[in-house]
Amino acid sequence: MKKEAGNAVRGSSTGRPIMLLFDVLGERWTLRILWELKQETLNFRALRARCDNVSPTSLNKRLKVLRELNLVQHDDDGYSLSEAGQSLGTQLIGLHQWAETWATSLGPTD
Amino acid sequence: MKKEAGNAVRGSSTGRPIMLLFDVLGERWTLRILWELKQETLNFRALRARCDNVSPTSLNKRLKVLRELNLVQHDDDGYSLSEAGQSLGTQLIGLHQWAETWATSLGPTD
DNA sequence: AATGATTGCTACAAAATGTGTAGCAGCAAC
DNA sequence: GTTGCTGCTACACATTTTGTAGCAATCATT
Repeated sequence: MKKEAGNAVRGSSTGRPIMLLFDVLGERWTLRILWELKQETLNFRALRARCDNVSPTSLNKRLKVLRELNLVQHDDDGYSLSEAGQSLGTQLIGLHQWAETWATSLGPTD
Repeated sequence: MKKEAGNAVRGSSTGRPIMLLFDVLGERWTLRILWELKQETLNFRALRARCDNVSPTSLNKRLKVLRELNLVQHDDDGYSLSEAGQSLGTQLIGLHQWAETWATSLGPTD
């Protein structure tokens, strides 16, 4: 079944948007892909390289979902975040800041 | 290898906190578990029920990681978010709000 | 002390998902 | 027509996730 708002998702039959989001973000590489595309537009191979050479199979699967959800778009310049994708990307900044503070509080390991 | 700040993670050898976070959140059920525990303290079985009866195997694996990272703690009342876990939970509110707006903009499917 | 109920959790086999390498088809430039 | 780049697929292998069953520990009741 295609992932879209209102549909049941893995682990939730209510169709609540947050569950759809958790479903998508909970798949490997999705967060990373959004993160890298937030920095800049990249073509398939460049994006792969940025994502530690994720297998093209996985990358393509993720991109397909993200495009269906209109979070990512593909044009001549390569893959980039849509308007919605960018606003989600903004949320990731919060996660990034949180992670930095968190790491400090855990104490540096080096 | 144990997940902790400074260690290399799946798909990133830099040890950047955000990559560790993406690694953890990108595992199935992690976001959902944090979300449910953000609402209230729950024991193992109750948490399982909240997470659409995720398999105990998976739940336990996730809880183990989250406890190692000091995001979740376990006491007589059950599982709950640590202080750090709560501040991460706050970030999830942003995701929730984003998701609600997003769903509206996609247009209701019913 | 025996019973029963509830707890956190493990075992294990099957199913689903992810990986890594190779390479193909389309297109543009030369 | 050959070279070089693109997005992407094939496929076999590895890892992860799932679902069911049930066990050992703890506790309250008898």
